[in-house]
Amino acid sequence: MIKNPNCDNLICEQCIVRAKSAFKNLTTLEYQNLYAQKVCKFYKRGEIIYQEGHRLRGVYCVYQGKLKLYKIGPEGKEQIIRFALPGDLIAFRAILSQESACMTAQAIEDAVLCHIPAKTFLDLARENPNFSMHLIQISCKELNESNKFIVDLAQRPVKIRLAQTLLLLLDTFGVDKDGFIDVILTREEIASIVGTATESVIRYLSELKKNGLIQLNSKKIKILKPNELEKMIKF
Amino acid sequence: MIKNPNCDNLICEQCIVRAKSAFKNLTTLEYQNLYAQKVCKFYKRGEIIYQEGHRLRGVYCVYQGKLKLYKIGPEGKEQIIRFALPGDLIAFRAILSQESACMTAQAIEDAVLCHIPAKTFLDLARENPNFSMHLIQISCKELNESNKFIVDLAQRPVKIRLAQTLLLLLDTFGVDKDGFIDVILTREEIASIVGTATESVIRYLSELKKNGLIQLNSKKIKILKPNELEKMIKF
DNA sequence: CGGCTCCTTGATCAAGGTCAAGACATGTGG
DNA sequence: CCACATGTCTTGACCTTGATCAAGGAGCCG
Repeated sequence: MIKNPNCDNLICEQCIVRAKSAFKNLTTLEYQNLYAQKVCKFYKRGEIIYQEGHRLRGVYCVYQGKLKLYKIGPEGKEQIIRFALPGDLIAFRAILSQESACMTAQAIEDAVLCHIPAKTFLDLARENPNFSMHLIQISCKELNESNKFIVDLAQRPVKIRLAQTLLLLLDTFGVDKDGFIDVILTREEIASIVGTATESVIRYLSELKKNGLIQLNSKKIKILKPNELEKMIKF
Repeated sequence: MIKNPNCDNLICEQCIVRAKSAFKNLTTLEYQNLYAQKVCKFYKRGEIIYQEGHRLRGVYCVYQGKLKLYKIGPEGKEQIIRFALPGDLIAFRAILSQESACMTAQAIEDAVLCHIPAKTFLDLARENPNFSMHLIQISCKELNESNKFIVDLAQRPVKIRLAQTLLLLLDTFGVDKDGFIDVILTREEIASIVGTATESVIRYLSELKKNGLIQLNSKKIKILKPNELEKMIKF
């Protein structure tokens, strides 16, 4: 684990997360340009990368660590919309549509991010149609995810949405060596994904535990019967 | 009102909805190509243009009429995600990301749509960076709308969401000569925008009416005090 | 060790969903 | 043009879900 790397030595073309990123099929020249323009930075757990409403000067590529992306609701309550992992590009939509950030990005564990200036990124998007197509596709996929979640929020009860969220977390973060979902979230954070109260999350988690579908170890969650959870969410 | 126009005579470059559409800044050559490829069709109120999950062979440009775009929830209940009006392009995300339709499109009044084959559209998107940028921006805006609505669904009560929906409808459809919102929706359809039960919509509508904020005339709604509604949803 | 933060549980309560019944409106075919 | 059937609206009664409040316990860090 690199704790606070001398980031400027990271060569984009040889980056370990390149294959997972939107930058996977650039030309050597384009990589060199990225490398020349990017600035890498370390963020401590809990640190905020940028805030909803802020003007941004570029996009970020996650090199290491995990981020949560959330909006603040009318009563100041956070609503987690999605997560970002190594290889993910964040804030590019704000740059493309010249708007201010529509979410807050915060590190949920120590992270390293590369910042790419808006101009560099926009030039790339304009000149490489494969790249811009890829961006459109990411956006479309995300729009579809959001719309599906709207239906769930409007039509499914908390218990089901929690089951869905557990499977989503499993899918997003995978498992650690002991089989636990490889992320640490507070109950409150889980509640702010599901769209419910912290206490409801706790109650339904312990119900799932009682029924043997999951195992809990403080903040760590292991899914014992993914099929049973799948069955719950299929009606 | 053209009822069943001889659509093939509609010249894209001279189209009355051109200025409102994503096609507003094409070259004459590009317009000619569109005109050569497009096929125009009339849809009766209630008719379905395409269904969620279907493979599509092109995009549609709304020439006349109003559409609702919805997903079907787990219990078969419809959830209206958005509307489309003259000038709007629909289904283009499915075409761009080569997926099947993520929503059902249905005419809520008699409509005329132009169908543009996938290839024509994709070529245009690839060759005209301004056009593809515009598409990205539409998508980003919509994604942001959806994400905002997720927060509202998760954190705001039905009464407030109904007030928001009324203002949204006003903004989307404008008013007719008598000052009523220029669209006819059943209470059930309104409920499926708000994400609630039909009866709840009816109850809160009559409460708003009792308080003098709105006026009802069968399915038509007039907003008497937009400021009061704004006040409700603010803070 | 003391002060955090976070977790957990129980009790209570309100929002809003569901059910049922009747009124009203709309459209269709005879 | 009427009569019937169907769809939509409305209201009331009831009940469930899940939010809120309160209090105690566990774990963690300086």
